Amino acid sequence: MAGTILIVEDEPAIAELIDLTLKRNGHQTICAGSVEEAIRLIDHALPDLALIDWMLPGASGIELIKRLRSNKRTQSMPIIMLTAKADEADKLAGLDTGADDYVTKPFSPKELVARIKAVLRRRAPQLTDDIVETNGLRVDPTQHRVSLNGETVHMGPSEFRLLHFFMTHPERVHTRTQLLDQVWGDHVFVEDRTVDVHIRRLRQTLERSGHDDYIQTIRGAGYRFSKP
Amino acid sequence: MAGTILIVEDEPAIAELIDLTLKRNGHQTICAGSVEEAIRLIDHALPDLALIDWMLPGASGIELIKRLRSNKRTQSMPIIMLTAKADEADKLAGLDTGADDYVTKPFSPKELVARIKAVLRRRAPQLTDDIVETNGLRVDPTQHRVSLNGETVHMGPSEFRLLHFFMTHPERVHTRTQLLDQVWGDHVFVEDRTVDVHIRRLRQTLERSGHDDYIQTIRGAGYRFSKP
DNA sequence: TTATATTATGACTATTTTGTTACAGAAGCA
DNA sequence: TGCTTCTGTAACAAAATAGTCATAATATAA
Repeated sequence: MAGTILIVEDEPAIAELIDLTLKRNGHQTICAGSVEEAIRLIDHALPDLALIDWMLPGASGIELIKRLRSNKRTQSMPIIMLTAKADEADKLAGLDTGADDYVTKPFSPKELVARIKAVLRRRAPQLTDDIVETNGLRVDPTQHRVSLNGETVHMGPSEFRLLHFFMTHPERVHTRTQLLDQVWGDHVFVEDRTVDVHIRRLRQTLERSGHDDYIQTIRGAGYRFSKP
Repeated sequence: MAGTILIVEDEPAIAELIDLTLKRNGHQTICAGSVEEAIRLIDHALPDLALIDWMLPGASGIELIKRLRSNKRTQSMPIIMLTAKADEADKLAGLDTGADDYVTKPFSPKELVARIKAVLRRRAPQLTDDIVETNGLRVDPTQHRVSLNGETVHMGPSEFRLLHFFMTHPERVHTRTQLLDQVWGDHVFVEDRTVDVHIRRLRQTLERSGHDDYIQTIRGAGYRFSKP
């Protein structure tokens, strides 16, 4: 399980506990002690998920979530709320505001990790380490390895990410711009047409086993990964 | 859910809030600070929906709506009023004038989005991503795929949009000009007769499953999608 | 039924979109 | 550093699609 996680928590002890837990589970972490710091960090680099404490000095966690949700760049960032209150009303308010899940303090590291995993699986399946397989075409994110009917093939990092994204989001059209955002990442400025070239390279690699026609051109719209 | 939305609001803070909210929901936006600017923008490119503030400097929002409703090109544009007053009388006046719905300030982004969605679903269903199916003929905008009794068929982008429009607006006659406006887009300069050709191509594609006679010629008027 | 208006159809060309290749610079690696 | 691999871009080729026209077919009204 990869992914950079932003921890927004003002109590250092708790922040550190979470930090250690996540690092042990293979995540990168960034820590912020306040909403302002969080915003600054996010502005600098978009994390793959944010863990936000409900009670924060100054603007509350809810405020932060609202703010993130109203900005295009951060609108789809997976968010988990941390709350000391087991109160149903608060929980609902949090989910209503746009959090993907919440964790009630005190929580076990195990629970936290499980919830993060669940949210990532739902919101950003390409960030999980799950092996994806479709009809002999197999992608193993952990080993960074692709195999066609058992035979390992090599491809460049971009092609790998592209294929992985396709396989974790099959059966729907992705415009070139969407692909750039999702696969190349936030903040990158490359030509739309570059996607075509990587599609070409990916197809070329998949040709050997005939999987190349899983990657379909939808004229005027983009590309789709789907059974031929 | 796609669609371009025009925001007519003189207070920059509110305008920006709305702008962000809509963008995060996948809409394109155009902003106008006054009625005059709004008219200019609309003249340039017809939005799919207009959000109009009740209180505007100079001519009021109501004036703008009246004006839009009395112009053939803009008369069917979905309109949502923004009003600070929860006053029933004003609300009724707004609806009476021709707004499709109204939102009272202060409003939550969630509410705004929900109302926009509702209005679009009612007034411009082809802008939603809902799957449409009629008797084995199925159009899935997300997948960008058409199937006849389960079997995927191919068609060009124009035919796809045409079919999608027909299926989201069945049982009524559309003139060639209306089809050009709705399917090809506002401001395009093509012959009316071009529609015939695309109708022909679409019918040809649907022939295989006999769905072609869902597309009916109404002599002297236009075309209609309806059960044979 | 005939004349007329309207639509259907097929063919053709222009335009748009995508595929493919080559290449130069960047980045990683030993 | 020198080598290899990878990337993005540009240029050209190929393919798909769009729009128009000419002509045939069809419906409608007189």
